[in-house]
Amino acid sequence: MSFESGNPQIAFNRSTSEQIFDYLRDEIIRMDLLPGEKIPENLLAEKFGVSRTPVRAALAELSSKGFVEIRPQRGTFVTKLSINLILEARFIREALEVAVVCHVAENPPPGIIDKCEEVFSEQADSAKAGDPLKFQRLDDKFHAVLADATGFNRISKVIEAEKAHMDRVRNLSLMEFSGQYDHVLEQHRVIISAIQAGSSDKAKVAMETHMRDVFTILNVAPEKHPEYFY
Amino acid sequence: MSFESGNPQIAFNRSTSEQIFDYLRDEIIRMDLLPGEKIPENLLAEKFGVSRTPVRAALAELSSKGFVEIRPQRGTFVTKLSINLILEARFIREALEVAVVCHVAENPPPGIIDKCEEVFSEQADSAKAGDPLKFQRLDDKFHAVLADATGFNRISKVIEAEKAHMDRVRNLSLMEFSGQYDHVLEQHRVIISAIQAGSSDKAKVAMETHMRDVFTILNVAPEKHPEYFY
DNA sequence: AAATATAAACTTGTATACACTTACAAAATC
DNA sequence: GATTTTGTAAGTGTATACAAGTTTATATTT
Repeated sequence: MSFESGNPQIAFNRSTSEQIFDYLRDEIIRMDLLPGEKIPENLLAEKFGVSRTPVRAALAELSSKGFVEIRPQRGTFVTKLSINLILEARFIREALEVAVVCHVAENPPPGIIDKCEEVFSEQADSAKAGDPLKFQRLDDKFHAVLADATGFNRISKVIEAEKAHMDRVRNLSLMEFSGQYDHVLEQHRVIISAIQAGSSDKAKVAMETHMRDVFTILNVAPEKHPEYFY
Repeated sequence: MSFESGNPQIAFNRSTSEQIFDYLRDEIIRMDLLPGEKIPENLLAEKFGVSRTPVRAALAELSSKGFVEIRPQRGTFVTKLSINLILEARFIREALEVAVVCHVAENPPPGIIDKCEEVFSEQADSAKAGDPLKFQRLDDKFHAVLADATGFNRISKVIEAEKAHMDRVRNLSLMEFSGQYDHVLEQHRVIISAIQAGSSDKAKVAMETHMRDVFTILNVAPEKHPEYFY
């Protein structure tokens, strides 16, 4: 653990364990908690000023989602990355995103183009401002807007869960990534056009292309940071 | 709750909470615990002869996977079904299963056909024996064999999680279903042939057809058992 | 000096007690 | 009679204490 001093400001409108879950998940994705790092329950409890009980609930949930590994009587650790894990996340995400975008292109709900354009321009602004975190949050939102356009509730969360694992690698080399703002925006533009044209074929190709860009990062990350990989 | 007397025989090779999770998940999928039913933590704890702590951990996990709904200070309930929920599970599952079967058809690992045939014949036996539960377990296995053939670890579990929600509806009318043994087997046969031929196109069509059969059940279940649906 | 036995610390798993919220019913008030 | 208030029970959220296993350091023996 390498926590700075100071309390992370937990508000109590939601349950304690949920807030701890969100906080830790965010720290893990942002690589603030590093792969392999040990995070004992009592340390976390002390840090948040609560008992071990809500911490345990949060950790159990994180474990279920693959962010930490709980080894009984041994310790709790941030999961290490692995090429296979990332490739699988990419595979699952591509399958879902392609299905989503095809479905939306064929059954577009009213106002979907406007919603996409709105997020798109916000994302373009954050690119100009050079704010990688905001850019990433808006990227999540763009894909969430598409997923929600199917009329289903859970699928956007399933996609985001897979995306989270890919983002961990991405955030390992945020510098290299920030040069790709325009690249991402251009691909989003093509996706919007395909939906507007009602062409599921074009949408499929555009999304597949978009999904495969993670390979660029995967080629350098493991050898640049071998200590974070299995 | 409508638990019969008698202890459900919990063995202690795995953690208590995991066993309780498995037990409850199975009961919910098998419709032994009915949608909307209230399942208080203290009752479950008493039933299993343990404290509330491991029961809570199990329920939290079940909640995360959509099997129960925890309403703070109110109670814990088995989630009701909804047409939209089932349609979404079907949508997600189809996207993943199609991606899997295409990938396997194009990159078949050695021995995959033999494994499929093995499960297939077992499943045919269970159909002849008229054992619907075994048939269903082997159906899970058939799809797990395909998913594992991609070389990825998690995807079979993601698929099974979605399938579980569909199975809840299926098990609502097991009688009607048992007439469809041959239908399912025939579709599995076509899928195997497509993989053997190395044709991802044929595999895709076969899997899509296979996935869409749940519609048959969805047309009758909600009006036959409205109390289990939102 | 190296290997082994022993003890202490560390960490998660479980049990129990209490706090807090909600629901419901009965009584009091208008 | 309708509405508000109040008291009780039901149920989940959290804190604390203890149990059991694992690791690490230390002492002991070879």
